[in-house]
Amino acid sequence: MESAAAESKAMRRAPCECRNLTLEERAAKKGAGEAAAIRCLVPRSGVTKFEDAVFGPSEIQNAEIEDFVLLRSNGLPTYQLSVVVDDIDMRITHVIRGADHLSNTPKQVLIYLGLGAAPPIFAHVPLILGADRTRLSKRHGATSVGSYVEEGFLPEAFRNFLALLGWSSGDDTEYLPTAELVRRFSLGGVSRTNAVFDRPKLEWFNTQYLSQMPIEELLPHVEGQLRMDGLWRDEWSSGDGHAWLARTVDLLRPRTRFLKDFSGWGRAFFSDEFEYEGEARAKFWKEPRLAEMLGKLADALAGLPEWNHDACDHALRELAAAEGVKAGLLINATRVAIVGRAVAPPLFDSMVALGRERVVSRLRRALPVVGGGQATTAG
RNA sequence: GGCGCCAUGGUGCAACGGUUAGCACAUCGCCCUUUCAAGGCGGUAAUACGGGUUCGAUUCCCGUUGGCGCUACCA
Repeated sequence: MESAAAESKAMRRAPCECRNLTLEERAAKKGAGEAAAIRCLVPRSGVTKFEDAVFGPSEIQNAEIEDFVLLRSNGLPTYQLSVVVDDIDMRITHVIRGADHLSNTPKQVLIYLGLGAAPPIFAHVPLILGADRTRLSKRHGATSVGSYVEEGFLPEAFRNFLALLGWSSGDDTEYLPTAELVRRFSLGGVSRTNAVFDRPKLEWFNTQYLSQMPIEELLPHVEGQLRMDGLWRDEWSSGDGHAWLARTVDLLRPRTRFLKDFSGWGRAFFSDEFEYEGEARAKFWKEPRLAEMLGKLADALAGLPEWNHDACDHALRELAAAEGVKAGLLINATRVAIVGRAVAPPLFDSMVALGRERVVSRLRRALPVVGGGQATTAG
């Protein structure tokens, strides 16, 4: 430990003393063809001050600022010079950036002044830290915004989450769609403490947006997901097909956590090809008489004069009563038969969404499997 | 090492001299229930430490400790 510290201390570069070179010495070096970088000649006394919209007034002794490089010996400008020149050129009025730039701001102010330009308004926002409390980086598993989109996060939700890291509207409102965020934002609400990126809360925001955002805004995202998984059908683009899609997505969304859930556990609503989840089968297809009862249910449903929630409900409960079993037994078994899993929206709503044809045929298709067969794939 | 910034539950924010220290996520429990969620209700949990200032400090000042950042011919 101590030796490592001593080592880094020894390796620390000594401050450049070129400023003490006499004119003759400079001429000599230049004559010898020595490459030279151009540094900012920082006053050895006085202070440099600036006002930060978030951190307030700031003052630093010039003696603390080294003669930093402006132009490298190869002629290329450094970041410090570049940003200032570019911002002046573009007439930038507000420089809003991470607090990691706070310490370098005095240098930039010096450049503005040296160039005869008025410094812009600076606003430094707190850093976002990983769970280990160090600045967020690739090493945290993470990642670009793009990777969050790939994971199935909605841009709107991600933005809302990010906005609340280091900023608050003043009251306790947290669900703030972009338009509202824009309306409420002010630099004055920005905090000065670094924030830890809290993944669980991000996921919570995603579920909020998934289930609350206007359905027409959500649909394009769902379409994108379905296309990506090869489940999209053009008939859902307009008319009755679109209306059906909207209703179905609305049915599914309260229990989705990510966009991919629509094509994941929700797959059976968009495709006839789906599998019976092993756990669901084991749990809800135990009763030996099930195949027989589900067959009767299929027949009853096929003969129903009307196809709606209540009609399905009555038909199933009637059968359960006649067979002397609890309705739940048939409900759960039927759910697995028509959507392949235990995790799904309420049964009768699901049946309406799927339509009579599919429900009846899926029930019949499941009979041999329910009876203890080995097949696990339907369709 | 030097300089700077920051410090309220596990996490993100409120309270900008006087509140039983509030909200959300997470967590635990209960209700609801047709699976899984959602939702509703409730619980556990915080002012880093030490000095001041003040009738009164989470809040203002100083110190300590801790964290982070900058300290490159990186950006």
